[in-house]
Amino acid sequence: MTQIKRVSECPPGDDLGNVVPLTAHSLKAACSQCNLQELCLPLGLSEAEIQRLDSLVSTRRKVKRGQHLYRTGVPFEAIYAIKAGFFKTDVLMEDGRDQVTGFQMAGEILGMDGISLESHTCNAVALEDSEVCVIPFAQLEQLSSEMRTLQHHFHKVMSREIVRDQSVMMLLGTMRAEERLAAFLLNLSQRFTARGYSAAEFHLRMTREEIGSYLGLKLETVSRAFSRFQEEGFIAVQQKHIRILDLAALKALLTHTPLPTPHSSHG
Amino acid sequence: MTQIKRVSECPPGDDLGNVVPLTAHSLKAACSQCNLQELCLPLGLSEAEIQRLDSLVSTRRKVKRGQHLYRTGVPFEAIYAIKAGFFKTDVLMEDGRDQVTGFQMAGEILGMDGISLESHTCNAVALEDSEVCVIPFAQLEQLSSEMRTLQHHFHKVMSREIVRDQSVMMLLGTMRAEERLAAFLLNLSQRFTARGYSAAEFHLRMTREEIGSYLGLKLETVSRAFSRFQEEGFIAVQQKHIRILDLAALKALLTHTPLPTPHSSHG
DNA sequence: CGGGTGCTTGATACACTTCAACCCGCGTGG
DNA sequence: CCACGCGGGTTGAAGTGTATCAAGCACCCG
Repeated sequence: MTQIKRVSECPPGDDLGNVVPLTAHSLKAACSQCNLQELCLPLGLSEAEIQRLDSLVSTRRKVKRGQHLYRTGVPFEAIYAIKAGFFKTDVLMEDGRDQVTGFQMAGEILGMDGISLESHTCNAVALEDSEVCVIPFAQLEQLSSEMRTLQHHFHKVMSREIVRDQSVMMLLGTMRAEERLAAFLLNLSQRFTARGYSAAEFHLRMTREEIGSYLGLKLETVSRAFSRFQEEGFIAVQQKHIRILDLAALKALLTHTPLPTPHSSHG
Repeated sequence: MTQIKRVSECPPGDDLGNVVPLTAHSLKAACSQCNLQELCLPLGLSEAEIQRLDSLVSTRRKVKRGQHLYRTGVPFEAIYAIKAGFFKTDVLMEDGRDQVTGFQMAGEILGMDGISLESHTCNAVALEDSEVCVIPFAQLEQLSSEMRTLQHHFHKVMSREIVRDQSVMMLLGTMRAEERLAAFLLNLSQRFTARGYSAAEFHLRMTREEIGSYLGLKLETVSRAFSRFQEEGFIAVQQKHIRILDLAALKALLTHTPLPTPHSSHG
């Protein structure tokens, strides 16, 4: 009963994009014109190949903050490349517990969970007004079989997701609260950098509760860890605005096995 | 420094199968003759298609208990279908902490982590004498582009791995010790069933420490949870031999939110 | 300017870890 | 044949990190 407030604001059914009428929301996608190429599916493709992609990635879809891009159980038809915005994916257990399984930003691919069972196994929710390129999966496979580079790159994208999941498992399985948060911040920072944004200063799109859910912590613990980082001078926090002041210190938190002594923070 | 005793028995380099001479260890694979088809890559392919696979899956490789199938960092060249035996995959952090990221059994595919960076991101170790079918990846992609069913099935296999990882995250992020162990046992039971073995009685191939590592727990906690399950009459434990006596009780542990929530207003 | 959601902070509770002792089964070798 | 050692497992007692409960604050939005 704690989460999903923002989500349930909008009437259910209204946000299931599959039935959204194709008004202004649908735009021509055009990978060939997209400045996210180097982060997205077209990576490594030639000019000519990217132009063939244009025919495949035919529509864009806008998803407002709080709306679902897809929900658990809906038939799988397409994967989505994030054109702009920010998403989270989460999984809901029968008993009501849920967990955020990832945060996705521009240039990243959403929806590959749905391939195996032909229906989605998680929810994807926009954390800010966003826009995605719709990539019908059957057509992607068709084109893949004609374009080996595309096929290969798609395999890499899926594999990257598997590798990412491994490191989340590592995080959840072996790290303590502050290490988790440091890893989280460093990961965000690195991804923002790759998109040309500042590595040291950014805005969190998610709440403390969502961060906690992702990191396997309670929101209070996340908040305390933020406060502690600020006390130590590692970062400056103002609500959702983060400034990293001591990148090295955050990194040291991860590698330096901090177990032996309770707080021997001497260098 | 607690683990990997069994592994380090064998001199390093000696167990890197890529350089193992093709003696009796290499056998013709022949998917068409394999009784694991229905669990493995060929699933859903026609007779004729499976015969085309035979040309691709050309060799088998034996991996002795404790030996590595591959190690972190080695160049990625092939994925592996487990013909017989049992494996674990694990990831090692710089500071020495490690985590088991999965256990794999006959019919399952290993090595897809390597696609994205063209080198492996985890170790795969046999927990008993095992045998795998070597599937050279370049050839798999080649054949996939000619056989849409194979391509599609391979995508499903990769996606299934992503979905599996989601539920491990769920386990690590939201469950308490006994729930994790219950989930683990139920998962094993279900996979053994799918292979025609008893759902209720099986032999654990891994140590308590490896289970703990996978579940994000210490081996003592795993041991205590086993003991508790035995006291409660859910299972019978004799070392690594497990008999499930009350499947429903184990399942109830997972769905029944076990927190005695003092003030859960409704429900 | 009020109301509410999100965030912070403190006090207490508890689940799991840590440390330690001990046991068991098994292979080895005297 | 039994002593011995050893890895793997169990169990107990104490320690600690995070959750829980609770109160109050800060910002955003209407």
